[in-house]
Amino acid sequence: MLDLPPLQATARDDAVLNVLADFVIHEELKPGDRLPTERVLSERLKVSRTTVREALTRWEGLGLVERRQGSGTYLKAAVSRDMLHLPLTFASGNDFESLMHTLEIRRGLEAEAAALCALRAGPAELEIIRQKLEVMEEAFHARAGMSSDEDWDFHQAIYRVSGNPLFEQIITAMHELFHRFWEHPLGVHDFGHASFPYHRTIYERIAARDAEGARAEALKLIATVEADLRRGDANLKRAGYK
Amino acid sequence: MLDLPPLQATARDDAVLNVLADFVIHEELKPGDRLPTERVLSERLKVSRTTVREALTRWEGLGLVERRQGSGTYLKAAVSRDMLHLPLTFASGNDFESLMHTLEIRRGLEAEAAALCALRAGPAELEIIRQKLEVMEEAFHARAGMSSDEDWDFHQAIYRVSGNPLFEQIITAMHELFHRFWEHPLGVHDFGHASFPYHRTIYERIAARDAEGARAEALKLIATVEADLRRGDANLKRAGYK
DNA sequence: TGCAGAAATTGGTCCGACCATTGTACCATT
DNA sequence: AATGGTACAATGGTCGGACCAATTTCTGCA
Repeated sequence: MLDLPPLQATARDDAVLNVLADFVIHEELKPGDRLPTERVLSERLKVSRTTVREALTRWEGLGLVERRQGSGTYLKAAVSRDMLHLPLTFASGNDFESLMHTLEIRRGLEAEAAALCALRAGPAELEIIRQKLEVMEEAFHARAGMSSDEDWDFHQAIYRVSGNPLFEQIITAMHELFHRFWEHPLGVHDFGHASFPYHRTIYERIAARDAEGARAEALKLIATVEADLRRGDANLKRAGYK
Repeated sequence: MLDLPPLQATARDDAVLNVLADFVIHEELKPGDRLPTERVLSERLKVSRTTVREALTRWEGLGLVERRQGSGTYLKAAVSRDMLHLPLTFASGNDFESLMHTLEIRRGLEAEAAALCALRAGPAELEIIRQKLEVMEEAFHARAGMSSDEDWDFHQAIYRVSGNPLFEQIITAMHELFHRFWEHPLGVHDFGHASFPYHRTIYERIAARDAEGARAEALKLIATVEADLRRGDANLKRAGYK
């Protein structure tokens, strides 16, 4: 029994996107560049502007492109010929429970990224991480508290060095999605204070090529964040905000 | 400094989707149900059919809806008022390296899900997992090899019992995306044979409420899968297919 | 030279029409 | 009665042209 393809009769949208992807690659367009106007695309591809717009709407929904009225359509992410799309949509992210759920996902990914990092980091990569760590520690002592930006830089360095781009993509996407919460989640301003020492222990385990040790330290770090959040949530509830 | 919303002057698309979401919720439409035709929506909402179509194209891109020409538009997933969209798109998933990358993501998530499962599984949930395990083991002995379906059922049960719906959503989405590979990846037909015993050990750790033990066993399981894949890839390369 | 207003450009919306596919009711053949 | 074909209506897909709204660019005056 051969698995015959669905054979969609009309698939102009996809055709348009394929041609457009080829164009972007051929022209070596990078994020931020402007791509041809809808009217030009319509004329060149011999399809109606409606069809072009439907196709661009798809790309816009995937975050590949940004449309600015009166200005043009701009590339927002790198485009390649073999792109896989994984649209995730989940319900109600405005409550404490959802925040915990995303944190659990992050814990799994963070631990794995740290472990892989310990296996794959070369001297140069290790140096980058160490630098980010020191910048973060300096900021911590200067302000007597965790700094989100420097903290985030440190973690991103780990994702990058892990050798698997998916970690950075997924966690960054989640981070942006919950930006409002991660800023001052639940009103806890010294948020992440308890997590401070584990940044250095993670680095040390990575430097020692100890994958399981790095994984364990990463788990401890997220555990402290989780504890902080639970404390903040409890405070809110006690204050009668819920 | 208040973070004022972008406030796009023209955002009829979103407005349409909000109203449509309310409609779906109010009418209690479930996946598989058919929703009003584009022409009806256009008339009821007092917007052009073009706008309705752009809105539905967005939902289609998110996998919330499926459009069948000549038939209608059908709901494909649950819709709620507070939906968060996390569209991920990554390049080139047709090679061995990408398969490894997704497997690393899965390892992190699988381990975390198993650990949470050990903490949260009640007697009823534990019984469900045990049942899936036995079905899988039976299928294994009957066919003298791993069965993808029963194996998948077992893992899905763990995701569900973890109490965090994100695990099932993310891993299922990845599973569907890489369907062709997970079936007979790289032509290895006794794929996953080595992973068999770890299913039971994972269950035992969960039953014993041993979160870290469950995490460790899950890591071992994925490690065997990874080893199998590496072996298959090496075979392919030796055979000159690459 | 500098700047305000006009004009062109571009994405957003609307309308009406027609095409392609699907589902259904009806009819003829067996 | 069952089967298969056919016409018709419903529905999503595409088209062309028009106008609106935001932005950019050009122009001419001070």
